[in-house]
Amino acid sequence: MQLYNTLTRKKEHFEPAVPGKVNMYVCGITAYDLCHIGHARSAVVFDVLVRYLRHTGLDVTFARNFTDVDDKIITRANQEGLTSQEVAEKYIATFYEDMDRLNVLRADLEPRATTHIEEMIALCVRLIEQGKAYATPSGDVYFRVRAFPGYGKLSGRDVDDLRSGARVAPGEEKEDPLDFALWKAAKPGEPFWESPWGNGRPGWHIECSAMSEKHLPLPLDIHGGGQDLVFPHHENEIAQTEAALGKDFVRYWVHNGFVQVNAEKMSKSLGNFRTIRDILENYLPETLRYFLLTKHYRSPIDFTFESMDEAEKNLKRIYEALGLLHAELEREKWTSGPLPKDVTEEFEGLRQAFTDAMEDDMNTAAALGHVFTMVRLANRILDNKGQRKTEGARAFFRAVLDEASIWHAVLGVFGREPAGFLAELRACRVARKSIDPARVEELLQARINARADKDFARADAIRDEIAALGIEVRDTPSGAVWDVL
RNA sequence: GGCGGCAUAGCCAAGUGGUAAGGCAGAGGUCUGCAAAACCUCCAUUCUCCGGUUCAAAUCCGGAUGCCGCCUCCA
Repeated sequence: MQLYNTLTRKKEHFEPAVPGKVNMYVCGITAYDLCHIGHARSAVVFDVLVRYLRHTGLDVTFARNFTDVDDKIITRANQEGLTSQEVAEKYIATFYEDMDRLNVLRADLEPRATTHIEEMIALCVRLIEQGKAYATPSGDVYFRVRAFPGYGKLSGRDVDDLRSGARVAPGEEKEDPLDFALWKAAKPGEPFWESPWGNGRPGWHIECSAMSEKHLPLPLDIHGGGQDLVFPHHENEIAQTEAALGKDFVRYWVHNGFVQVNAEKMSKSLGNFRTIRDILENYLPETLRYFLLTKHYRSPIDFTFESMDEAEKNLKRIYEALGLLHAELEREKWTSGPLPKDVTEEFEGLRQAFTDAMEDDMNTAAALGHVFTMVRLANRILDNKGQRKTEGARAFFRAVLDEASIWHAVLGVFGREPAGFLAELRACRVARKSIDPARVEELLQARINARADKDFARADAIRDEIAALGIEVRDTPSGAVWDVL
């Protein structure tokens, strides 16, 4: 497949270093708060990448870390009267809950910073011995940016430009403003570990270097994360790792774009911060997951409730069609005869188009477009009284459902049992719009009675009454059904 | 100030040289007691603007305008 590599700034043909095997590391969360929809996007994007690579037959080893020691965690711990480890545990647990709901697979390896202190210290020692890092009298260890000639290659920055803007905070003992912390001396009340430089704790960037080196063969095939991690986090990871090991750290750098809210960056100061749980109060998890896949992973995506409503309608359309296909396949008698050749050819073309879209830098938006075209094709055959009962149609319906199982395997959506999903969706909308289902059922029964009496004027009046509640009624061969508009 | 990205129909959104996917909304039709769903048809001669390269550009180059991100913790 083609993958955009941040390092080279272009799409490249992705080929794992060892044929058939992929090792991949994605920066996970710092466990100090509930996950927001930006975390959801990153998780879903890389989940789809893992799923797709596996779908193509590759043996993927996927690592996603947890940062469980950090300034923000410590701050939070002090606020909540917990230890930093308790804070981390608490939010790692909420991360799992949210990700499970979003159908994000667990990583194969989920290393935590605090269980790799030794490895991080060893990496610092190695860098100091090589003259690439230095300890200060107060017990901090800094990476000597000037000692790494490639610094800035990932983010396209020039060290001299950076220098002009960098500042040394009061109290820091850096040789150079650009130098960054590998190890921080413990301040009173902070969690700490013993080290050659006294009690302290690791800097942020060092954990990813130490943990990926410990658990995966380097260079990594893929290292991913949000676009904001390009600088300084990933730039620093490259510097530490390549300076220490003298070999390339990562072959393909992959970064997902941001989630914006009303076309602005999501931030606590703007007050437009949305957690996954906030959204899932009102929408099904699959709606959020689907929404996140409607735009190419590298572009910013703008979160709005209008877009979520649209995503919900789209999802409903697909599941309605899948439900009809399942129902149709219950038919016992089929007539002989194939489907017209142009139908089978179009179907094959769409299957291929879906794959092509995924192959092209994981273009889920384009892939979903082909899903809709295929669903329309299936609905067309279902609507054709002459064709729907043929053996050709039967094979075609089965093939479409097989294809749907690929959508599920790769995209992680459209995999639910349709009737169950649609019932849940309706319940979700009923709750969101504060509708009283008993009242609807009552009116619906009255209308059924009126229709049985052929009193259509009364039936229509009742339907208007139901419509006033925001409910639409649908008369189907198997009876009247209702749904929230 | 430095680096980077984006501007496609009413809305969302694919499309990186060959003559504009898909969805929502809208119009007409089939079906229906009437509707709804589904299906069929229509809905951007045109891709922010101005130049240029080319037989050919939404796609490449230059410029302008607007928006966004990173440069500090951040997915």
